[in-house]
Amino acid sequence: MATRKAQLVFERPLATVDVAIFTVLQEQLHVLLAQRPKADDEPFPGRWALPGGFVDVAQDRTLEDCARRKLLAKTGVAAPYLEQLGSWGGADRDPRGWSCTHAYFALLPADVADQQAALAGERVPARWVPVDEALKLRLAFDHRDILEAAVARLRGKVEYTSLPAFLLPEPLTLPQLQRMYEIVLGRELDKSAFRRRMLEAAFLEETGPVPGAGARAAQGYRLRDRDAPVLFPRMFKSAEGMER
Amino acid sequence: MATRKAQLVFERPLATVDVAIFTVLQEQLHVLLAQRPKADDEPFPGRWALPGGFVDVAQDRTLEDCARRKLLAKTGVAAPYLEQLGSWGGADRDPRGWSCTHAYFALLPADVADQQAALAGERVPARWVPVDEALKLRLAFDHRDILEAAVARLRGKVEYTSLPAFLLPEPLTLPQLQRMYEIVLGRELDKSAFRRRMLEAAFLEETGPVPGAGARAAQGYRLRDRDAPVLFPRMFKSAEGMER
DNA sequence: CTAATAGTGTCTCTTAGACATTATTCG
DNA sequence: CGAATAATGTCTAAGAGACACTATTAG
Repeated sequence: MATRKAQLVFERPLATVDVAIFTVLQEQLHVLLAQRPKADDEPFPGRWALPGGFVDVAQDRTLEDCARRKLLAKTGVAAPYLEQLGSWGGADRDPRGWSCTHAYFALLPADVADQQAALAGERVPARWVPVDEALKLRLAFDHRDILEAAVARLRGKVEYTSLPAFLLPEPLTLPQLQRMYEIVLGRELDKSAFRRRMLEAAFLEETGPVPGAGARAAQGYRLRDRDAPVLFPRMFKSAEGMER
Repeated sequence: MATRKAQLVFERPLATVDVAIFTVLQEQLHVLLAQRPKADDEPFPGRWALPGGFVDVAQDRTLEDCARRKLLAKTGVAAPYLEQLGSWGGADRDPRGWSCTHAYFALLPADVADQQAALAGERVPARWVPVDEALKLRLAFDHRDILEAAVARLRGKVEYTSLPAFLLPEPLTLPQLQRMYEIVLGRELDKSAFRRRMLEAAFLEETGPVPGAGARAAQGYRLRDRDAPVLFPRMFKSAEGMER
């Protein structure tokens, strides 16, 4: 198995990156989908898919660079929360041949998600779709599997991390943050226990009062670390058997 | 960005799979390393590396198939615990060009790890190395990063899953299992709390008594599910800020 | 003042850790 | 029997959920 030989002998699979980009709009978790081109020589023409595309060896230094490039192109957002989800590779997932995709997932605050509207109609049609709907669509490639994995990972991690904070613009308030948790988890949480947990985790810094929706203004907070979530020592309630 | 064009325009990166294979020998966590061939046209000749190699498009149906194939070749074990770790891709990690590796991690009981001795000397030299030592070596490629990530993932998950059960042959006993936890975590655990936790998680089935090392025989157990670990609702002790 | 939302206090119940105690087997 | 290991019981303290209560502001 000499390597020079290997380089010649082994056919190289196609390499792509796909990103599941989430945000919360109208009290619902949404994912960004892009429509595949309709040309006949394209795989899955006209179908909806996760935004993504080929790794550009000439342009991307690393896989993560590639993911950030695609994210910027689709959403106009430069530095959202981005984490690797996994890779899917096989002979059957792309009609053009053996391919590997490197899947990422990203979280965006709703306000910058709106900026995406400005980019809409530029090149490829893209739209925000509620995840329940998206999972019912016949997505291109194996993107349904990937989206399922992304949603499972998100829901799982929300049980014991501060991830939902990345779904909000700063300054954020605790009532807003609790709402994000509830939307992603699909169940209500106790206010007192929630606040205790967030404040004890000490990942928030007070800014000023924020005159939110209600009568009384809420305390505003900023994240101490915009790059990584905090991990809590326990899960909410009893969530045994859930995905992580 | 027509796709047919893309297939022609974009150079395809190299695609490999690497596996961090762990076992516990002599009360220490070990990882299997393989020595790179010494030919001059090879990258990192003679260096130690995680076992792995090129994806074989002709032979492997999926990435996981590829990982299992490499595992079987190196260890003779067909169905150990195997999970995807992540992918590392970039222009600089392999001197032969832009490459992506799909990293997996596997857990083996010590008894089957011994079978590996039988395979030793066959083709490529391979040996079990304590992880602390392995992390001090100058490994090939970016395998040090990958190994660090694998160890962090293992240590992190051991805090709240039944993963260490995959490091033991069946039937296993609770004292043995506790030892596995302690070795991976590097700290001692309380016996009573440990047993309560394991038994309440209900992932074990009683077999018969096992006349272990000590005076009194211990109850033997078998895993209800050999494919996936169980998740506990909390971490051991306070392990805030640890990797997951 | 009242309605609405933000934020706090207190009680209870679960449960993990600590550690003492009992059980079983070998020599 | 006693040494060694396996297994259980009990106490305590921390912490989460439940829920009632107080605080602040708009109209």
